[in-house]
Amino acid sequence: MAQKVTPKILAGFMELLPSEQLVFDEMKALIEKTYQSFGFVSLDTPVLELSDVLLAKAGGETEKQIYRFNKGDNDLCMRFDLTVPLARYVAQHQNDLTFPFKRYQVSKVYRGERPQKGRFREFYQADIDIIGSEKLSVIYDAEMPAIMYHVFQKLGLERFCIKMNNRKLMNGFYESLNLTQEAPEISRIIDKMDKIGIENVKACLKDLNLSDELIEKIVSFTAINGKATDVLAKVKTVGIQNDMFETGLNELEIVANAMQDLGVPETHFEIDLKITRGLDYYTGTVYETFVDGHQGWGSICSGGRYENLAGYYTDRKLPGVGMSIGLTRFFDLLRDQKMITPQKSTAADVLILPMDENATAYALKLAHLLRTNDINVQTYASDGKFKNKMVYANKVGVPFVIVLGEDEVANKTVALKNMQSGLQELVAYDQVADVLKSQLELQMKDKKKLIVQA
RNA sequence: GCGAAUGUAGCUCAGUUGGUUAGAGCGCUGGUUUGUGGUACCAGAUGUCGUGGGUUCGAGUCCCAUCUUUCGCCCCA
Repeated sequence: MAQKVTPKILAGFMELLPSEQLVFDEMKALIEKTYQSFGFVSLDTPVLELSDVLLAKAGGETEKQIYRFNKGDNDLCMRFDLTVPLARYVAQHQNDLTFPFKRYQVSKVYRGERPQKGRFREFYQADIDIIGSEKLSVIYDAEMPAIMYHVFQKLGLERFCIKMNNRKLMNGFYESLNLTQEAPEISRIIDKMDKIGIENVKACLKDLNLSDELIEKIVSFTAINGKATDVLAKVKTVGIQNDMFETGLNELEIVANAMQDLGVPETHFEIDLKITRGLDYYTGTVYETFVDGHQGWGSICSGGRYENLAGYYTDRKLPGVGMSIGLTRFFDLLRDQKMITPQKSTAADVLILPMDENATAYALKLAHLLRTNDINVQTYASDGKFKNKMVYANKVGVPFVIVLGEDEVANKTVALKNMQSGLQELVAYDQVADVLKSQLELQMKDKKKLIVQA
């Protein structure tokens, strides 16, 4: 016997079973639908880009993680995020696009890093961005988190919080302390507060040769967080005289107010002066989203405002604001916590079980009829004991089964069985579609949300 | 890139100080009489104990190497 090859996939790649895939697809569809409800259109850029293009700006950590290779004379890269391809796209097609340009993209990206829990080498990002020409209203900075709020609402996630901050505010703050140079390093340390604790943060700051007085100022200022109105009031009393600081503060206030107008309750967003985001291209508002009780997950949805998206490709100034859900990680964590429950492994609403060969033609015609009525139908074509067909129906979790035997064929009826209740009724052939539709609608009504949070 | 663990049936794991035919639960297959599943009962299949080498009369159990996967750090979704 020939040696068999072990069937397996690479580490850091996620592959789902049918029941899970159905949930994932539903989640993805719901996200896209919500994005569309704000007028965004989808974009589908290539997985591969020329290295020159993709790495125009790269450097540091990201570059190390990029899948890069040669094919013929081409030096190629697999995209590691969706923002750089967006920049390329907007720069390339700037004359054909209408600004503000609103696009979303739910696609896979690739990073060759060490796989760990929640860290994949291939994963979905669900990005949404608005790009303006020369200028872009700060109102859009409020629209972004509002969209995300509605996304999570629709998914059924109830307890979460979108935390935001403003880089201008922070840079202004550091500028007022004459710490412009050290600001990025300080931010990185402050960001670790929850993880390593206040004493370690102070120790790290001390290593930067900061005076105790400065450290105290920084730590107490960045400790400000909570309800937007409270934070804004507090920040105003700190009394910092700096133009950039004022601008940032003003932006934060506009965004916080607009978010409420957009239907985001104050319970679901906060201002947190510790948030800065690692990526250096953010220049204004920044966001991170946390699920209550699961801070360890990190941010499941982040983003921010960038003043110049495509500076490496064009002289035209293209400011934008965007957010992104790490869909693969989010899904993986939800599944891990049993916050999503795969139910069925078929897309069919109804499974038709012909008793024997004599019912096959009748079954196929019925299936066709139902499909023309927008019902997903599967017919079971194999022979075998009838019981096994029922077992199959049960395993795939199909909500309805239609049994077709000698009697049904003769009388032009069907036996329609609700698999959940176990009840079965005899329905005339002509009425099956209507009856089934109304029953499916009933089931839709008391369908639970995708995500159930304990 | 640095550090630490793991590896026994499809899955989750047990396997006593090395001792003969390697186990459990779940899952899977079949059955409990012929047009009805989910519960119950009965029966059954499945492993070169990650791979290679070594110690030993004898290794799933000890040693070495290697691969795999996982977990920290870094960075991030």
